[in-house]
Amino acid sequence: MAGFQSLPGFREFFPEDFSRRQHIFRVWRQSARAYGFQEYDAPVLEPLELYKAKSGDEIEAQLFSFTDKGGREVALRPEMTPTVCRLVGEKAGALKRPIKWFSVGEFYRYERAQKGRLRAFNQFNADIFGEAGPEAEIELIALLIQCLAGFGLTKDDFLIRLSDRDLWFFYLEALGLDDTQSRALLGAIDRYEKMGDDAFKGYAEAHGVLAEETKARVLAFLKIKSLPDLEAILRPFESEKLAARLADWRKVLGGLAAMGLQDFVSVDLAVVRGLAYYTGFVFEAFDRKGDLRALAGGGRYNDLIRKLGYADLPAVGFAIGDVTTGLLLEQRGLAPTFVNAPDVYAVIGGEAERAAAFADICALRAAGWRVDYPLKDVAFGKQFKIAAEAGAKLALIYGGDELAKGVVKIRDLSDRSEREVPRDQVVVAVREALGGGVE
RNA sequence: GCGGCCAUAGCUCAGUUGGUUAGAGCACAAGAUUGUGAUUCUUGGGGUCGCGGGUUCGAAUCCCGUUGGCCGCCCCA
Repeated sequence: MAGFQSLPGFREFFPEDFSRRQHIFRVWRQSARAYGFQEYDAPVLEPLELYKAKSGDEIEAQLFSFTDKGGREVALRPEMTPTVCRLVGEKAGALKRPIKWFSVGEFYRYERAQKGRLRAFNQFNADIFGEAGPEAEIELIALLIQCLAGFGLTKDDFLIRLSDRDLWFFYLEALGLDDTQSRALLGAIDRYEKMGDDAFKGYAEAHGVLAEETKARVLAFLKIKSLPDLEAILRPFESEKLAARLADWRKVLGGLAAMGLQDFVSVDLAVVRGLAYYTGFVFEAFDRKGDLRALAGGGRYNDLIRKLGYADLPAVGFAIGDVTTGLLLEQRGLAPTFVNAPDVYAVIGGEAERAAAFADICALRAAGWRVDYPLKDVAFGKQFKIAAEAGAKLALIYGGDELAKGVVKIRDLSDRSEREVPRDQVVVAVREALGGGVE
């Protein structure tokens, strides 16, 4: 063994792993295109300042950052949001609205690897810019659902938990807390699910013990699981802000219900999301059965583009990671087995038949089919075994008997049926047998 | 950054109180098998036991260090 190891938290993708990853990327891309999103990409290496500007100096500890040979402070991208904000910001005036963009790329974080968390990972990012209303949330959450349902996952497998940072701030304000207190309390609320009552200790040390009645109201808010419950709890407050948020909630949940997606989404105000730049709705996708990390997360960040020095442009976005998604698909038996299976495997009798087979193999490949054959003479029986193990759909049989008759035998490897076709109709016959065009 | 557990073939593992040349199953390759796929049999390749040091006549085995993995904490954009 010995030699070299890959760096901690970095993965190597042998063909089997690569095909699983490609399957994930393919579902994401198909989903995004179906929803009318356009794909973009951007540099993997960025100025360190781009991330400090968004998240503060302490972020540097979790970045792959260094000084390049030109003395520039740089970092491998830990996320897409600042980059895509820059891209959109640069051309904000020239882009048709709404701007619906997505990307698939690799990201890097200098953290200790854990289950579902590595130092290099892939993310699908989707964002809508230029739409301030909750219509953007409907579109994005629907896309997120499709990005998971596209693998064959159902409402029994995952759940989108929808929350709202603005609603929390307005609610806490109505309870009499100021902005600093509210921010501190949201930190406690974020930890409440995991730590229970201890989560409030930090808040008590900084801002004094929370009044029992306030705490009870906060905990009641956390328990809300439906829109009627939310409406009921907010009814006593005469707040225009709260009423406006509630109207947005009705729109988002109503829109998703109209799409038939209501079973995928739950009101859950326990989701706060650590990052302070979220300004409204926030949401996360979770595995319903297991104890995996979040599958996806996102929300509205209306101020970020302006804070980075560009136009004032509202934005909503989310990201899905490939690591947790891969684990979930594995657990559910939804990881594909034969992503790179050939369409056709040519079974070749011997050297004499090889030339005839080559002509057809080449023609089929030029037409776009995936075609494979044994490089050297192999026993007939073994060739069928190889074809079946590779996952080929059809075997084309080039034996002495067939060629003498001017035909090729086509064997359907799934039902073992066979038929003979004239040599000059092989491409047509393969197209018929495989049902239409090349992917 | 902190703590716990672990490291033997490509994979899953066995390896006795420290004792000759470190094993099995699976996988891979060749053959039995020159015309039809999940069987069977035979044979073969593949390991300086993660790496470095120490104790010992002798270390996969005991000790120390180190690297990596898993799990948890912090963090989670």
